[in-house]
Amino acid sequence: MNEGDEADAVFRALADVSRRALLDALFQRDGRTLGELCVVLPDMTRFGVMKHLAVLEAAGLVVTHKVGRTKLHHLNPVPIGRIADRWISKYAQPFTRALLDLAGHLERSTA
Amino acid sequence: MNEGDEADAVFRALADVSRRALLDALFQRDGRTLGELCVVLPDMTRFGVMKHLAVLEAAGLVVTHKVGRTKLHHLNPVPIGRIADRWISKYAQPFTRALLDLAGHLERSTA
DNA sequence: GCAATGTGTGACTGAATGGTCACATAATGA
DNA sequence: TCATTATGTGACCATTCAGTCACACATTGC
Repeated sequence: MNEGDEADAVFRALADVSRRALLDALFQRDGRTLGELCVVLPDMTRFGVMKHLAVLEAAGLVVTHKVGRTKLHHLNPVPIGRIADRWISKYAQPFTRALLDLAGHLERSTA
Repeated sequence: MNEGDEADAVFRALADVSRRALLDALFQRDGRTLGELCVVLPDMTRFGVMKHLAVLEAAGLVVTHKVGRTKLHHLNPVPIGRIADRWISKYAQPFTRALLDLAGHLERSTA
């Protein structure tokens, strides 16, 4: 997956209120199972929740590992951080931009 | 449009490489006309570019005003800033925190 | 007026998406 | 073994989206 595709996947994954609700749930308490996450979206079938989680996992925002017959879902903030750096800060966050510049400047000055 | 709808619209608008290219073009030089923006996406018809601009305008990322028979498009960073505050910074916090730590560490090491 | 230019509208098609269901697989425990 | 629990798979349908086209409208300059 190249850079543009990752941005596509992450923005697409975030462009749904159900998926953002799942991320919020995982943000509050990480490492949940599918059944626990179904409680977050009571108006949806288990299969719908599975599909949304699959979208989040394809975007790299959620990582999973199986434990016995359960599958635990964990939040992964790295892609969203890359997106924030590449696209968000440019348009809206001069603070973060300045921070990145500062880090780069200091790294070079200490090298 | 309530808060969730705005987030949906903004993320959806950003979830396309053509639309991000249009935003980049407007970021480089603001106030372009439709014909000028068509040059940015040479592999697309004028109507396709119009639709993408309509999506960006519906999301509030682009504002327009007509001048004679031309229509000028301007970048509006306000919605993207709101989205960043509400959704991005929350998840990218470990990322930002790591940057802050790095900056602080390097600052101390150079002092 | 009239041609040229810049933009807008409605309809259309192919593809993707959201959500559901019947059914299947895998692991736990009595 | 056998029932229960947790998750997975493939197909299915309604809706939406991306992109294009024929056509229409509005403004400028001659």
